[in-house]
Amino acid sequence: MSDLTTDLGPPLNTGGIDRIIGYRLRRAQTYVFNAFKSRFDPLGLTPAAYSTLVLVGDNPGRKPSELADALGIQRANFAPLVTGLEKHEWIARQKCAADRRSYSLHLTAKGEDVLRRANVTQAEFEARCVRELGGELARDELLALLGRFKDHGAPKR
Amino acid sequence: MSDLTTDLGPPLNTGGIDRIIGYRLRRAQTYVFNAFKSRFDPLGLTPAAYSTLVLVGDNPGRKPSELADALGIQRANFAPLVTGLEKHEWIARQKCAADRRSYSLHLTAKGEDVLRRANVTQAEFEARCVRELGGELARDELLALLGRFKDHGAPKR
DNA sequence: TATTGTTATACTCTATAACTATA
DNA sequence: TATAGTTATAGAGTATAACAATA
Repeated sequence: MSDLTTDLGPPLNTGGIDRIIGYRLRRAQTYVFNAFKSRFDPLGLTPAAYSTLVLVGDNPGRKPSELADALGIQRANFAPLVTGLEKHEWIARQKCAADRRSYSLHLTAKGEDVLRRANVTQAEFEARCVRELGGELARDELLALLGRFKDHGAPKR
Repeated sequence: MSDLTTDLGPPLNTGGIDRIIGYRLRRAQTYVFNAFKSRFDPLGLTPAAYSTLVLVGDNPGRKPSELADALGIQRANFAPLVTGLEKHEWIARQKCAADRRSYSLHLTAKGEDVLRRANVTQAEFEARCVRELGGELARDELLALLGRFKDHGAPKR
């Protein structure tokens, strides 16, 4: 009608929703996740896959239930995630004698390699986020505030 | 084996993932949303439905495309949301002569009533979030920090 | 030809239940 | 009897493509 862009008329009053913490968290989380995904897509890593690799790298030899619990992911949904990482030969399931129902998880050499490259991408991305936030101090403040929500993890089952 | 609770062994090293802004945002957002949902479930309102009611209440007579854009929801996904609210007779579609492809959205009397009650629930819930965060000042800081992410909304289409 | 609202559809995430093998 | 891992499945939320009516 008037321009190249869509006519959206006068700006809306978003004062009501913009003061809702949950709404603002959702918008920020969606924004950051979408940016993350577009950067990690070439590596074949989703946010959940990357955080799993990091956690396994920092905690080699732990059980799936422990890792899933720490990530806030249910066991039932963690299983196919692990299977996917195993198919890429980034992590390996290893039987442990102590409890033959379970097993321990480790990074493979290939996994350590992918993680190294992913960590470079992550460092760049994190730097961009910190820049948007306004510096290291602002980042520390944000993480401290988010940490005050006492998240007891995903519902156990 | 040992206790009533699941044996998760020694605590994991979560230092690697806990410093990732996106990961921490996801955990906080999931936690707050789940708490929100359990409170709003009795009212028959999802987070998206509630935020839509608030926005329509603050901006009566606007077009779906404008509201969807402000909420970061795509038009295609906004349509069934509006249909649901209309079936509850909380909002009404009203033809406008200016552009007969479109229409304007308004709250009904029933909608204003539900919104009033929902706002009470929301105020209680928000107060709990503020309490967890450590006070009004902490809340303001959090919203200010989240606002620095320049979210340009959902991908247009 | 472009835009608005809509429908259909697919893909991801998450939640629940139930199975198996071990304990 | 309970637990660890798994499978199947259903429900949200969100993405794209395409259509009818209108501009």
